[in-house]
Amino acid sequence: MAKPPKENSPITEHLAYLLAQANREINRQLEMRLSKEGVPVEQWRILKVLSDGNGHSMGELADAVLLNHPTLTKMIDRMVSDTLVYRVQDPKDRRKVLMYVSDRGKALSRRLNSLAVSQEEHIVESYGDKSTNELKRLLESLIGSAN
Amino acid sequence: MAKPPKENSPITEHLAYLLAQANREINRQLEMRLSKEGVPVEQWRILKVLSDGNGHSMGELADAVLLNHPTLTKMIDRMVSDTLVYRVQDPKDRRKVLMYVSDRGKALSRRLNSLAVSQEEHIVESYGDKSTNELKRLLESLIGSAN
DNA sequence: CGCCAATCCTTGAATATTCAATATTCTCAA
DNA sequence: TTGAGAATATTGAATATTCAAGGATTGGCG
Repeated sequence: MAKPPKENSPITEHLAYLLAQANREINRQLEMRLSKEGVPVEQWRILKVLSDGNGHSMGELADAVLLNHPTLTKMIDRMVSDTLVYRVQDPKDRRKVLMYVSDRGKALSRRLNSLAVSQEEHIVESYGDKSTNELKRLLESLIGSAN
Repeated sequence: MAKPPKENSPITEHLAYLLAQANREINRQLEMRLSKEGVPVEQWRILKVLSDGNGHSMGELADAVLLNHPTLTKMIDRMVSDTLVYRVQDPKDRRKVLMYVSDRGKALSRRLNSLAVSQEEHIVESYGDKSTNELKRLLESLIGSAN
């Protein structure tokens, strides 16, 4: 039974460590799948978020895809070079830049998404449907309570 | 009820995303606490693992603290400069380098550990004892099934 | 024994991220 | 209306990480 860790308990009993370890492992697996398309996990996230077709500001997007602002700016620079996305200045508020996905980006997004879905199906197979759903529920709740 | 995500479901329903988000948030909180001592989370992990007093090879350590080998080597370089840890060539197998924690490192490790424990207590307070334990159990099991 | 592949760690170059500072635009109150 | 301060995004320098290659040692097989 897991208890709140004491000073001398092993690091593997810390929630922060378990989260890091699980994230690292699952992320590595996803990365392997996405490498078929030659893009990092973050670009999948970006394309997926933008695929609703609405313009998203850089700030919104940075929050949504879990990247710091300058990191996102530079990654978007690369994606613009690859003609996956494009910038439009927001006419309502010209401090903002709205990001949109191009047709090429949409097509890539579909392929990436199918790889990501297949990964999750693979996890569900070995880990179980019930556990997966329960874990997701708990993570959502943790995230909610952490803000 | 969480289902295996479909092609068009939002990214927030992907396990990989929820893990990344939760990890980012908890890690950020921990980082804030540890900043009192001016060390990154990874150094807490390193010191904690080494605090059993046994020598750990770089390979072992890299796995345990979730860092790639070259990254660990360079971080250990810094910690050696700070006289927190030291290297000893393994006499049984001279390809290996065994890492040990210094007295200064031990003292720092105790202070860091107390900060980390207090963070987890804080999480338990707002998130609940039951949820925390259940989440840990599920994460352990996910990690186990992912290997 | 002697050699060759495997293991272990480190290095240097290429790449990516972060921090602090900057430019632009907007908000709002005096 | 205008000017100070807040919000937004980007840039450049400093820092950190990663990738590919290398050096040292070991293990084991012919």
